[in-house]
Amino acid sequence: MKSQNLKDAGLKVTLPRLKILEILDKSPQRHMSAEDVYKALLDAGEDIGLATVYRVLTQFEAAGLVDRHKFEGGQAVFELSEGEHHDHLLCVKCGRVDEFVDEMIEERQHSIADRFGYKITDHCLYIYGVCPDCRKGEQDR
Amino acid sequence: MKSQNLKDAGLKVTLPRLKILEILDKSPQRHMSAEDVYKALLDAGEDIGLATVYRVLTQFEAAGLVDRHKFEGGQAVFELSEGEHHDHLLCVKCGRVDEFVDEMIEERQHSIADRFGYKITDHCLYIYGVCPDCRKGEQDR
DNA sequence: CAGTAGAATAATAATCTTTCGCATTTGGCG
DNA sequence: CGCCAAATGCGAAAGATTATTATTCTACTG
Ligand SMILES: [Mn+2]
Ligand SMILES: [Mn+2]
Ligand SMILES: [Zn+2]
Ligand SMILES: [Zn+2]
Repeated sequence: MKSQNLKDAGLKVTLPRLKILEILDKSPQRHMSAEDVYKALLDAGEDIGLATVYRVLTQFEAAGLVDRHKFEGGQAVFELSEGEHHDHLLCVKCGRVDEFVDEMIEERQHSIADRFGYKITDHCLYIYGVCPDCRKGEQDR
Repeated sequence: MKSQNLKDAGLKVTLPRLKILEILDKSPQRHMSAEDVYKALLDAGEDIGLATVYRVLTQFEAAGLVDRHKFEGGQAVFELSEGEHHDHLLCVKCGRVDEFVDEMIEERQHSIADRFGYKITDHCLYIYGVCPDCRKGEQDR
């Protein structure tokens, strides 16, 4: 269970860490900001400070338990790491997030890096648009 | 010349706007943060406030004169718009930036958006890595 | 199961980037 | 030249995240 995940990651098992992991796992939204997690904790009656949420999420990221993304709009968002890399489609109207993997794009990125002589460490592709639901409620142009 | 660019964009021709446009055009670095622009103005002996730099850059962006990017590291960076969209390769060691366009990737993005039913408004692809110069000075593994 | 050293937390202050508010100045036009 | 809306300068404010430090908790030990 969760305490084992923490131990495996070399992290002490503390209440805040367990609760934050649980929020990330059980929340209907897969991508959450630190603030989102903090509010969810408050709703759950837990008394954990926002600074702790940030600290723990950063530790989780370093331990490979979560991934951090910087979508548009000030706040970073976090999601439980699934091991597999993926990219994101984001609705600019409602904030919906969809995930995808495209092997062709991944390959092309490597060939571009090769061409320029870079050794890739990371990459991110964000596609912004209007999701199908939000397109319904507007006069298409 | 530059004052015409401003007029064409529907912006009043003011000293700060002219100077900022000039910095963006003449600076050796194509991608500059607001702070970079501000410092360059100070070096050039101009007395223009940082708030004005931010305001002007935001107006330029709205007018289509510059593009704003959010690379890693807190600050947004700006570059003179060339009309053509392009993506970026970024060195995590020295901050070098390279630009590229890949039609295949652009196409795939559209087909992904279609598959999910999104209408694309924008997108960005950042490839982070170690540039050829920075790779020389380290034991490759 | 109590005792303890070291790690983690809470609360708050600090930092960093960007935006706001408002008094003052300036550019475009008659 | 002189007016007025628009633009600027400056300082304050906002929003997100990190740092500081005293206190509490976890993982051992005997
Ligand atoms: Mn995701
Ligand atoms: Mn560029
Ligand atoms: Zn939507
Ligand atoms: Zn480099």
